[in-house]
Amino acid sequence: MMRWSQALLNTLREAPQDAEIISHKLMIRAGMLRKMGGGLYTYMPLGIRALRKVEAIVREEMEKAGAQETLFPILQPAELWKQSGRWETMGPGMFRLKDRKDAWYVLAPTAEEAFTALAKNEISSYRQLPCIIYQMQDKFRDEIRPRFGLIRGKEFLMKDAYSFDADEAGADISYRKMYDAYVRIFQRVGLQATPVEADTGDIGGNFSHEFMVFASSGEDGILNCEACGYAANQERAERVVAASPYAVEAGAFEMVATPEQHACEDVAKFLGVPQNQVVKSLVVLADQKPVMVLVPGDREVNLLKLRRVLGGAKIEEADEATVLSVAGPCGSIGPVGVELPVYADRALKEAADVIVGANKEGFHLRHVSLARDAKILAYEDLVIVAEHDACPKCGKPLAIRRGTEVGQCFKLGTKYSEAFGASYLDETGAPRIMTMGCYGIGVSRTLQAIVEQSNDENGIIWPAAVAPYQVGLLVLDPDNPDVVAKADALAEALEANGVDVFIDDRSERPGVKFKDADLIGFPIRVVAGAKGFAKGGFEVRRRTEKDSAIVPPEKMVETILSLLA
RNA sequence: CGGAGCGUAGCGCAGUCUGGUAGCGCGUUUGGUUCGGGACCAAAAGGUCAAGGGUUCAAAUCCCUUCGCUCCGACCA
Repeated sequence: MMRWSQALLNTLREAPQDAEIISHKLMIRAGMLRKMGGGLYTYMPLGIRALRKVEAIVREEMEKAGAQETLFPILQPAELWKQSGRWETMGPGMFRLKDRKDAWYVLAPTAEEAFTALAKNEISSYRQLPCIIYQMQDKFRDEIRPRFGLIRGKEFLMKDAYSFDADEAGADISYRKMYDAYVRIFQRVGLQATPVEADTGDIGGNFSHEFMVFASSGEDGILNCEACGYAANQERAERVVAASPYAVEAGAFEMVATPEQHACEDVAKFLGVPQNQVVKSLVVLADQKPVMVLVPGDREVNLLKLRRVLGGAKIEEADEATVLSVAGPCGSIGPVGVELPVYADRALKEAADVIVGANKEGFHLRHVSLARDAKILAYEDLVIVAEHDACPKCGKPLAIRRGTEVGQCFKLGTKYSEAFGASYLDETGAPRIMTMGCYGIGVSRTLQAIVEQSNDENGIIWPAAVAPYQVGLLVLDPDNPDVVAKADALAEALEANGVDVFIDDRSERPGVKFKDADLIGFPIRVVAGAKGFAKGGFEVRRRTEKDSAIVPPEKMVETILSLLA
């Protein structure tokens, strides 16, 4: 129970100018968050209560899934990160600092290294597997652009779990357990989160789901098929290629002058053909070696897909010298007559009568048949999937939606366990490397995502499970001893039944209290006022409803409990 | 990292072009009238005008530097 007259709580009529999205504005206006600096926020008493409730649900589901809680240092020795190689590969996104002896440390942005190093020391027998451990801890990332309050901060609360299994089959079971726990967690906190297939990114590994919350303010693109439910991150999404728009044969190719025309769009316009008639050729470095990629001129290359096709090779943009060595000094490269491996998008299979760069400044080749005139190593899915492309599962058109990632599951394989020598002895006494998985939930981000998804023009609408207080009790006549006595008695009774009550006992006019209660978003509003008591009791209203019901005092506990159930 | 914009009271802003005693609304304090969807009247507190340097008789205002914040971009022959 808390009384507003004693609470550190200031609501704002206007949102600070730097708040862009609705959830950020509301969290500030409702007095839950205050900004300390870019990407750094202070939780006010109301805000931390809501965060703790989300945390509690995450913990409960982790424990139910058999995961055990631990807590690692945030400040970690650089050696740990050098061992996995991420001291180098993490780049400037990781905070690094030195102690007085000039030894380097990092502020952990994630914790695969720390958990794997621990598992190496603590787990030595197959009898100890499987093992899932987790922690609830602040993480630090030097974001390029912190944004949207808790959505993308430099410091944020994350639940990170790591599974250790004897083999791939065991890892699959652990993955499934965590995946199922995530579904329950997001359900319980009142968030609609959709699991989508995702790329595994820098963290490594080979299989992954992201839990996305659809929101117009989302920073990620998700391709979604309404017909069959397929959903995938834009980086990962695949498509099926419908009937080829290309001719199947062509006469001999010829060189055509295209002065000053470099971009596919310009070349197509210049020659008066559709943009997809021009083939986009791109040279990149895969593990330092040049490779050419071909896609239709109206599409963009998905380098992550290329990476997968090339077995996980490190893909980099080609430097100028490499491009020169392929095509000489020119602005129109193409696959005809080059000596390097060429990969083409599936849409280009059998494509003929297309236009490609001539490897000669100011010229392109037309009437090219890729099969006849170029040496294509393989046709693979290599483009970034766009809206209206065909769903890989059912062929219906895909829609693109914005989303925010609140959780992710990865199968890590043995990437970290090998680096750290995390092995165990199997039944026969033979040493074997553990198979890992890792599972993260952005807890603070989840909190704000809930607000982003659940609000109206008057303020936040907290799901009861995570509301800072479940009941806002407005005492409209704080000078009337009878009203105050009834309100106090109700608050006591509710608290005794496990309901969190926030009493607005300020000497404010009723309108102010109504506005503030809506803004803060108590799931249930109870009004204690002389007017209501004259009609027979308290006035009870759900945040989502318009009208209140009069409920006599002796029925109140029962009524509230049933509303919360 | 590149581009743009902003920094004046706790919050939202005006004043800057054209240099001359620091302003408004909300919030806060006090008194009064009010009292069921952000009341009204009166009085008051609250500012190194982001910081440093320069020009000037005089700088929030002009010039230089630094810092902070926000937005946009990160893209291909």
